[in-house]
Amino acid sequence: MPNNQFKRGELYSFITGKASTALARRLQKNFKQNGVDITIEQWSVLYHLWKQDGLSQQELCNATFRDKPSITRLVDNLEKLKLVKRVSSKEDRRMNLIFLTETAKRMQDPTMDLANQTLNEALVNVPQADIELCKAVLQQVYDNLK
Amino acid sequence: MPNNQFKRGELYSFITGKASTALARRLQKNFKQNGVDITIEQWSVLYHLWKQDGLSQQELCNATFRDKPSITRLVDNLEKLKLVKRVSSKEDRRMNLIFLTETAKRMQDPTMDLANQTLNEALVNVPQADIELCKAVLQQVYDNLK
DNA sequence: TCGAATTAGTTGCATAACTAACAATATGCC
DNA sequence: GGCATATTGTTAGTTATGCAACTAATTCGA
Repeated sequence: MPNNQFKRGELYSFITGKASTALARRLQKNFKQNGVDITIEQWSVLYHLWKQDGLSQQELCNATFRDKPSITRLVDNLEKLKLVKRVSSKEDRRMNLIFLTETAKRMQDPTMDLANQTLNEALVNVPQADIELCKAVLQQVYDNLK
Repeated sequence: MPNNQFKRGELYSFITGKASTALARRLQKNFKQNGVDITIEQWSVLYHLWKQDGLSQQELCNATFRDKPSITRLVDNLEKLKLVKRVSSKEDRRMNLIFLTETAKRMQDPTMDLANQTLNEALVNVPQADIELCKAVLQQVYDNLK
């Protein structure tokens, strides 16, 4: 039985597994406890719209690393929650531009504060240099695969 | 507009986002192209059973960092595929012990080879020391949150 | 020893993911 | 202009996740 068959599998679970899941769940929990009633997936879309309003769905796909059907549904649900509105582009009528509602704009500061606080908890005892190296490794993994 | 509101958000997407998604998708694609008809989530369960057969569902929860309903359903689907069997434990009748079928045992070598090959692709140009540091960072993040 | 608390697993509900197939619009080449 | 091709977004079907509520079996303490 070749035991080294399993060596890299452990790494797989590190990259795809526990830290990201734990962070996502903690963020979700903190949102809920503070009356922010959105999912972290919805947050990740709002996040990019807070940086720049009026992105197209395709641009949201690129920004969030999701495919088109995923963004369609996330925007559907955000529209149901009255947090965004689809506006058909006048230059290219295939495109929907996604705009924040006033409600969603008012959520930015408290929600980003909560998110940053959660990240701070997550990164206790992690030196900044290590964070940077970790980012570089994950970026390299991404580049290797794309 | 406080732009540093977004500083840590970028890191969030690194930890939860693109590398892990890209790796999961590549692994799934490689499985499919080589006639391995299981999902990567199912693979992650088989992975631990290949290391040690006859784990309980709770042990699979701990090993894969999933909750109990997730494991219940993954085992349901693996049973439908005739890759595992639930056997009620004689010592503690609350427990199901999960055993691999012969079909699943025969899948181990080719499937682990494919997975390791994919991990090797993913880790091109990443020094071993950096991998270790990255693992340590993600472990610390996990410990900080659990 | 009996009843409360704990533990293992299941079920229901909502959200989200990927794949594949599709419609509508835009582009580009002849 | 007109048809092939590419791009943007939607729909359908399967799988997976999280949470909450639940059943059944076990353990522990008064």
